[in-house]
Amino acid sequence: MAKSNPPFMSGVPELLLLRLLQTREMYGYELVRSIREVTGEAISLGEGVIYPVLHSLERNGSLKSKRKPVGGRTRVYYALTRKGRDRLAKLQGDWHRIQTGIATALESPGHA
Amino acid sequence: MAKSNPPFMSGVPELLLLRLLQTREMYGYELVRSIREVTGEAISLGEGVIYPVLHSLERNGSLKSKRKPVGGRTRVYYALTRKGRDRLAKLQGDWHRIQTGIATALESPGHA
DNA sequence: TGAGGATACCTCGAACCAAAAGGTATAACA
DNA sequence: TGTTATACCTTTTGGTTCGAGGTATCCTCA
Repeated sequence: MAKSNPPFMSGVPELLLLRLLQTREMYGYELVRSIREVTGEAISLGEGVIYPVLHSLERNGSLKSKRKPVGGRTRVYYALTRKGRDRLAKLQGDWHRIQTGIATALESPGHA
Repeated sequence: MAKSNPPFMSGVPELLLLRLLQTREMYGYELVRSIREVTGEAISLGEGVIYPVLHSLERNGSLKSKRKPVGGRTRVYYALTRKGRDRLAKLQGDWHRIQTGIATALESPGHA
């Protein structure tokens, strides 16, 4: 029954979403393309990843959403809350830590 | 049935192991502590992660092992093969790509 | 001597996340 | 009218990592 910790490098999709929403409100479909773009095609997350993360972030209060009809379609725009900003700061710290750790490991001595 | 790709940032344990073994031969238990050390405590992988990865790397020819009795215990030392060096190069490239992608995303405009 | 901790190997089950594919519906374009 | 693009969503599958458990030897120290 022991609840295991999340895998040590998870939470990157969440991090990217929160970071993008820090700049401005965006909707799901837009975020999918945006992530591919801002990461220089290095990371491509499908809708099957984005939407569930968005929903869980909203459930836990990191995001708030509002629906906007545009043309005949409806867009759901997401914005950061206070809690979301805190969450973003935490994830950025986590990421920085492991990224630095890996860099250290890779650069260290002998490429003998 | 469609075979899904491995998660976009997996393979880091594998990368770290290969990198450490590039410098010198090491045995499993040693690698567990070494990873914690060289990453500045940022990453800590248990034996439940290390041993299976070691075994699968050996099966696919990236590592070769030899047993050495030391005191009354037996250590299994692992060394890189040619294929292991190629694999390491590939994983380093992959890692560099996504690491750069994320850095770009995080640094980009407005910390408004 | 015997209890406990460190060393050293290993495996199994559960948890968790992301991939892919599928499903609905409207708009635009050819 | 059919195909592509927009826009939302969920479910199934698959792979990786986590945690805990299991065996055995050695060393320390009461």
